[in-house]
Amino acid sequence: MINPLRGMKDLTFEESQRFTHIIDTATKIAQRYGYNYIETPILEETALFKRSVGESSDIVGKEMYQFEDKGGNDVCMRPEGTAGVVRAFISTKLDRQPIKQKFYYYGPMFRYERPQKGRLREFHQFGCESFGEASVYEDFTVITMISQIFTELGIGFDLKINSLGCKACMPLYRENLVGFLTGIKEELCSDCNRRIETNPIRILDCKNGTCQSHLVSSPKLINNLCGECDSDFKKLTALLDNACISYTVDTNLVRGLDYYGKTAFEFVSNEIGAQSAIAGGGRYDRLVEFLDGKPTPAVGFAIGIERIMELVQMPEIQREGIYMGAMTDEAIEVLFPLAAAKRKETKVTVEYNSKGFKSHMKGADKANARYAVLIGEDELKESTIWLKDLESKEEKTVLLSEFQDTN
RNA sequence: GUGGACGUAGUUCAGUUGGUAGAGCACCUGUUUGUGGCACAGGUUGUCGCGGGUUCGAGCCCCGUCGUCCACCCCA
Repeated sequence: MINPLRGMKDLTFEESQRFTHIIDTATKIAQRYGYNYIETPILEETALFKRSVGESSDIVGKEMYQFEDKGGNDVCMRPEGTAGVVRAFISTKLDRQPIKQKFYYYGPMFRYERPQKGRLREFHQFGCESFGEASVYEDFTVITMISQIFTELGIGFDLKINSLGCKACMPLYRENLVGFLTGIKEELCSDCNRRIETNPIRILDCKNGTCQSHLVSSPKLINNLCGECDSDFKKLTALLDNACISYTVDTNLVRGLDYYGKTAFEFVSNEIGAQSAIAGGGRYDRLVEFLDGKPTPAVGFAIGIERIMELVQMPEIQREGIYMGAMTDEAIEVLFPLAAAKRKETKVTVEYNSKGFKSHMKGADKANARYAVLIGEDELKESTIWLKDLESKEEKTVLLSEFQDTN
């Protein structure tokens, strides 16, 4: 028996229904906000992710499905969605269009990690990217949209927000922080010591307890923002307050991908184990030009489908369609034209084995059918069918021809 | 990459100090030659993850291996 690879999952029945329900709901809402579907390749040049996600990130550093294809190209299975969408945005020259562009996408992402609860090697994201809108109003709108999606899916969440500053205030702060960190170097864990050089901002969300205790007095970016970033962040919090979307400002919230600036946010759930982030995103105003496009402000996010799978409250399943069965072998083939006619309108389950009445009724139940249609010896003789509404329990015998022609 | 737990029927799990494998659920049949969800009766189902070792004898003990889960790390 061949099983799926480590960290990869087959989805069937109940689970695949949850999956499609999530995608359908998110799609419906994203379209209301003006997003259009974009499909981009799963395989991309490795350089794309190195340049966008960032060489210092763990994703690029050690988690990529990277290999050389038969043409000798250095390629990667995408570890996240934004880079590919931005590349497509530039490749198709949409960055030269003077209008705003909004895209949603969903599909598999790949990261070579040790699997655990809420973490797979192949997982799925639903994401949105909004290009060309620099206003913080768009950040607010994106967050509103995510909370609407979660609310519609019946999922409770906590929202964490932060500002990562821009090219005016971030470098200054960074210098500041490195100075502070160098001072307490001896107290920090080895990882953090390494990160002082490579990615000092990441030290802020180090999970190490002793590190955190020394970081309480660290300079906070939130207190060192430039005028514009500061006023934008204040606007954002005010907008969220007015919209009654509750949030906490988490000054240690640092996104794992290098391209974020200004607004960063994360939706978390406390019901799903250690991997608690169910959606994450933020603004990335400089990524488009970084990937050789015309400078274009942008904001986006992604939802982790598998992470919210067990949180989703599914709509109650209704009895649906027709179950058809025969109680005598001669009647089986009589069912096919009936089934064909009814399948223009509804779901039809045909049992190919003739069997006893009771057995058919059980089958109809199992198929979760609304109606049972049975043909026995009597019905066959008289060209009728026996029909029962399994919900109202009404039953009747009707002419075969009549049944076939009516809905 | 590191640590811990665990691999027995389709599934959830039991299996004593080593003595030839069990239960619930599910499934099939019947009770009822035509009234479902319920009840009752009967029935089917296993390379005990794989490989080696110890032993008269291994599901159980030992070694290895593969896999799953949980956590670290990281993130959706």
